[in-house]
Amino acid sequence: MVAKLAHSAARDPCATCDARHLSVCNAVPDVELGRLAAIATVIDVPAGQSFIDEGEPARAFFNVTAGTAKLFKLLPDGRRQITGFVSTGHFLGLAVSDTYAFSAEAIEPLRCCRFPRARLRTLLDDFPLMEKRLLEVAANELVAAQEQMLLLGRKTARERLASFLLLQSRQGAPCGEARRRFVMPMTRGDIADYLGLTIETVSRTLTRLRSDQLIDFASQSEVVITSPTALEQLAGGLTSIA
Amino acid sequence: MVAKLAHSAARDPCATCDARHLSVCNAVPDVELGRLAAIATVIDVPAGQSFIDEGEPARAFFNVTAGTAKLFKLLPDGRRQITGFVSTGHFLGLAVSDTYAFSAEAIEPLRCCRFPRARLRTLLDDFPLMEKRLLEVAANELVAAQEQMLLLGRKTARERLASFLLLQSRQGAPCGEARRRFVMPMTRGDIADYLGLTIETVSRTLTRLRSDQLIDFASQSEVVITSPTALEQLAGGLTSIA
DNA sequence: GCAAATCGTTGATCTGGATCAATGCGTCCC
DNA sequence: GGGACGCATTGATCCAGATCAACGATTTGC
Repeated sequence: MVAKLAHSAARDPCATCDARHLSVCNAVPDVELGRLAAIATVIDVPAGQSFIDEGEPARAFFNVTAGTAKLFKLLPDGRRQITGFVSTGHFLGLAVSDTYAFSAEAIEPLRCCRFPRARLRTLLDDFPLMEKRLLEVAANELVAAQEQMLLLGRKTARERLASFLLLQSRQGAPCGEARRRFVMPMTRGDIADYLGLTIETVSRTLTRLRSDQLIDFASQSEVVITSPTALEQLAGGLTSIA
Repeated sequence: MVAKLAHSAARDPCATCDARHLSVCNAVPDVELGRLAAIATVIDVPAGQSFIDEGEPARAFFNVTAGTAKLFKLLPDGRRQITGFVSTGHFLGLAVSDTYAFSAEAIEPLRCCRFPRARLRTLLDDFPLMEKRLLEVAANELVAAQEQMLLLGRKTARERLASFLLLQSRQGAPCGEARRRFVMPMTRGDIADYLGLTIETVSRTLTRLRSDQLIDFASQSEVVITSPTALEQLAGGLTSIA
């Protein structure tokens, strides 16, 4: 179901990786990149296909090199909570337990590196700098998770959408610089499941934000922020730059 | 405001620490405990007093050795989201940013060790095992945070209380063993701010759980779980043992 | 070119939990 | 002993967002 590109096919994949400067892999010195490449398998996942299943044995870590995926948890009756969207440079599978704590599904064609758990652990022993980077990454995600708890527990629908739009406007821009115009690759349903709302409420709230002149749409998925300050005010002051 | 006990007062505080086996400090070998103790300051915080303020410069890490605290974030208008309760053995302040991402306030008399950020960093370089333990801790908290997002985004009030009661029943019991009877040190207001509900809803929902014979109260803060299986069912299947 | 999906918007109605309000119950302190 | 304060419970009412329902727009496949 998931296309595996033998890593022998590409020579020196890590050395030429576009995503390296964005990811934890930059903790591995150039001369050692071969060792990293030796345990990595490049995987392509088509849009709509899942590549991590909650509850399954966690055999591997992943590092996204292109595309976007959603991470989510399900309740027995099918209610879904998306816990995050991940794109280029994002490291996946930190959970120490022996089973995955969430599922992951590509929402755009996705390319990522797959590292068998045991082998990466061994590698980490040799590159303490990479372990340090992982701790940094985990700490940042923890901060973002707390911010999301505040959103889910205490913000109104309008405030949630404002927060989400601002987060998306920073997505991919490395230094936290906010773009005024950007494409959201996820559906309204995904946004709803991320914000703890329904599709209808997301749609209605976006419509109202537009009629209130805070945002505009270039297309269904391309947003223009027309009033960044008003949107930030709405989002609840300084949303953490996580 | 916060009582500081000079570490010179207690001799060999880390070697005799009750909380050591529960915390990341157990990654430091016995013979090196002196170095750990040298940078730690023991602090006592009375109930109701805060010792970390969101937005303030993050100068220190903390390790709880006794008592309980709540961690929370505020919106400008005062709405509060409690992101977690921490007790003996819990490590605080992982956020890499230079300011704290949350506030912390004791809900029971609290004792903890304070480590200046810079000095602990240096120490971590010498004890990679401790860094590994921190990564483990962070990964576990991330899993718990995702579980909480599912709760806040998608569970009903009744399901939230069921999940919370089960979590509390495991609190402090190291191997995830659930106690049938336990004391909850936090107020209804704290529970409400943790579950994204109001005080009234928490109170009503607990009353209903009792009249439905799922739980009982020995006192206002002491709970007895009379039907663990029904409660687990309600909570949404296997709540992660984080 | 035209079903058949899929996704998004909009309207009407309903409801779980919020809000507003009153009362009970310890416990602390004169 | 008795206010007074903080915490919890309970009742009455309200409303933001869910649910139910219809329809429009875009894409997919034949």
